[in-house]
Amino acid sequence: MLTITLRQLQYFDALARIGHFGRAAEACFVSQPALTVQIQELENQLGARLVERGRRGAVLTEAGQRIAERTRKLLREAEDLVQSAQASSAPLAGRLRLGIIPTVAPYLLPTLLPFLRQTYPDLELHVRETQTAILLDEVEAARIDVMLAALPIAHPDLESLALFEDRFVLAAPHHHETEGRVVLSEDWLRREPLLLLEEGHCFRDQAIRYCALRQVSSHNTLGASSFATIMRMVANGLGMTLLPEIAVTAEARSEDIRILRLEEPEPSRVLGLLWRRESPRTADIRALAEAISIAQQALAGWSRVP
Amino acid sequence: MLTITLRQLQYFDALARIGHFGRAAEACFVSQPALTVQIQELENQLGARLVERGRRGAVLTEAGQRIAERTRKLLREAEDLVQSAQASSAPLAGRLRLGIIPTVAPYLLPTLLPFLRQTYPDLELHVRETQTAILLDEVEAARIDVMLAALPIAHPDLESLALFEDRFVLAAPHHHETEGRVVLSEDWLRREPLLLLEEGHCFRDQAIRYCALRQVSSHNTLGASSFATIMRMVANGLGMTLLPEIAVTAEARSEDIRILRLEEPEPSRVLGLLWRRESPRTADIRALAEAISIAQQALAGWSRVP
DNA sequence: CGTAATGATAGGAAAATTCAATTTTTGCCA
DNA sequence: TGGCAAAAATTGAATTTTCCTATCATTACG
Repeated sequence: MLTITLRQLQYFDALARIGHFGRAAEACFVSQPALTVQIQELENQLGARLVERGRRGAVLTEAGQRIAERTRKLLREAEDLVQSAQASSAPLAGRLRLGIIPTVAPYLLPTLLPFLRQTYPDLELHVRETQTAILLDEVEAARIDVMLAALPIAHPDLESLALFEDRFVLAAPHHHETEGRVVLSEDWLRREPLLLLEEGHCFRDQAIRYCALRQVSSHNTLGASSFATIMRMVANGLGMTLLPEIAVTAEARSEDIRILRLEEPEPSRVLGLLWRRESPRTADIRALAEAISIAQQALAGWSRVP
Repeated sequence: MLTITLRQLQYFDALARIGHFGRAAEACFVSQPALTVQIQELENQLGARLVERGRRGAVLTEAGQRIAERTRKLLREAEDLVQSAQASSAPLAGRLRLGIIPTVAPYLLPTLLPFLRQTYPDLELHVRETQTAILLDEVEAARIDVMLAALPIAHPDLESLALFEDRFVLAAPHHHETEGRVVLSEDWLRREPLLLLEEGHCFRDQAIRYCALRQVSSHNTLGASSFATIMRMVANGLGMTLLPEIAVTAEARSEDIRILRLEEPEPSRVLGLLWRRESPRTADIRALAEAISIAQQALAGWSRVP
C-alpha cells in the first residue's frame, strides 16, 4: 500500500550520507529522536534493517546501501517533479538554485544579479558559492539546479554549456614597467614569488599547470582563500599572481598593481554551466546562460586589461 | 525543502487516472474531502494548478499532465524501493503480486499454490485474475509485480520469459467418434457451432485467428465468461469449442465430452511471464518461473488428451 | 426555477510527528 | 573488571497533520 513517506526517505538519505543520527538530524533541522523514530519506522515498513548502530555512529547494512541508492534517485526525481511544476509558468520564474565557484562569483554577481532582477523579476535566485567538487555533488543530488564552473568536466549524468573564455593575466607590483607581452621565466619567478589560492580552487590548479607547461616551478604558493588577500600582497610588493581577466576590474583597482598580458598562447579557462541531464529546468538554464553571457560582455567592456 | 508527500502524489495519481474526486477518493479508501484537501495542498506546494474542476469531474491542466507523468514514475520507483528491500532476504520471500489471465488461472493455481506454499513458506503470494490488457496496465504501474499471459507481447518497458507451450484441442459432444486427428472444416462448423469466450479474452482471439487461418468462418460465438459454462453446453450437445490443453483435466471430466487432437500443425499458445524491466524482484520472478514450470509439468502428466 | 452532480469548506476527533528530558546501549580505556 | 563518554533509544507531553461527517457552493440541465 506504499506506506513509506518522503520525509522518512529524506531523513534516511541524510543519515546515509552523514553516518550519525545526531548530526543527520541537525542537517534536517529536527531533533535526534525525531529522526531516529522515522528511521525505525522506515525499517519496519521495509521489513529490513538498514543501519547498524554502533559506538561510532551509524553504518549502512548491505540492504541499506541498496536502499540508499534508490532513495537518492527517488528524492532527485521528487525534486525534479517540484521543479518541473515551477518551470511551467514563465521562463526563469520560481526558485532556481545556482552554484558558482569562488573565483567567479564575486566578479560576475554584481553585474549579473541586477540584470536578472530587472529582466526576470519573478526569478528567485539562490546563489551558493563553493568549490567545484562540492558543487558537483550538490548538482548531482539535485540540491542545486545548475552550477557555473571551469570546463571541461566530464560526468555521465551532467550536461554542460560553455559560456565564455576567461584569459589569465599577470598581476605584478607597479615597479614592473615592462611593455607588451610578458614571458613567465624561472628567473623572474625567483625574484618575484608567485602567490596562489589555497588547495581546492580549480584556478590554483590551472595556474600551476600553466607554470608546469612553461617549465617553471611554482613553489612558494602561499595559499590564500581569495584574490582580495593576494592582491593586497601584490600591491605591497610581496610577489605577483595570475589573475583571471574577469577579476581584473574588481581586484586591480590599486595604482600599485600592474596588469600584464602574457605571451601567446595566453592561458585561459573556459567557464560554463553544468546541470543534470534530466533536470526539468533546462529552459530556464538556457535563459540563465544567455543572461550570464550578457553580464560577462558588460564586464569585459569595462576591463582595464591592456 | 521538498514539502510534498507521497500520499499527495498517490491521491493525485488516482485523480489523474479516474478524473473524479469522489471516485478517486474511493479508490484510495478515503473520503472525498480528504482527497480534495491533499490535492489542494499539492497544488499549493507546487505553485501550479493541476486540475480544472468542472461539472463533469476533474480534468488535468497541461501542467497537471506533465506532473501526472512524473508522479506515476515516482510512485513506481517508490514501489520498487519497497520491493527491493523485501527482496533482500531469502528468494521468494515477502509479498509478490502475480496477475494471471482467466484462461490459465483456475487450471494452474490448484497445482501451483500448494507447491509454492510448501517450497517457499515465506512467500506471500497475491494473485489477481483479469484479462491481459488490464494486467499490462497494472504491471506497468507497479501495482502487480509479474503477470502470466500468452506471449508474445511487445512492450518497451517489459521483459518476458516463455514458460511452456499450451496446445489447443477440440472439445466436442461425445457422439463424435472420430479416431485420430481432426480437421476443422467449414462443413463441420455449420453442423456444430463453435462456442467461444466473450470479448477481451486473448484465447478467444487466438481461436478466431486459427479458424481464419483454416479458412473457416467462426461466427456464432456465444461469448461465455468461462470455459466451465462453455463445457456445460458442449456436454449438452449445443456445440463444440477449442480448449487449451491446460484446461482439459479440469473441464473435460464429463463422459459426455470428447477431446480430439487437431491435425498438424496443431494450434497452441505460448504462456510466459512478463514484468517491468526495472523490477527489483527479478530473482524472485525467475524462481517463480521455475515453480510454474514444475506445476505445469505435473499438470501435463495427468492430462487425458489422446 | 428546481434538481442532481460535483467539488469546497468547517469543526472536531484521531493519528502522526516532534521536542526536551532521560535512559539504555556500546565500545573504550584505565 | 568497572567506570566513562558517546551515541542512539525511549518517554511523555505538545503540536501538527490528516481524516471524517456534515454541510455548503457552484454549475449545468431539464
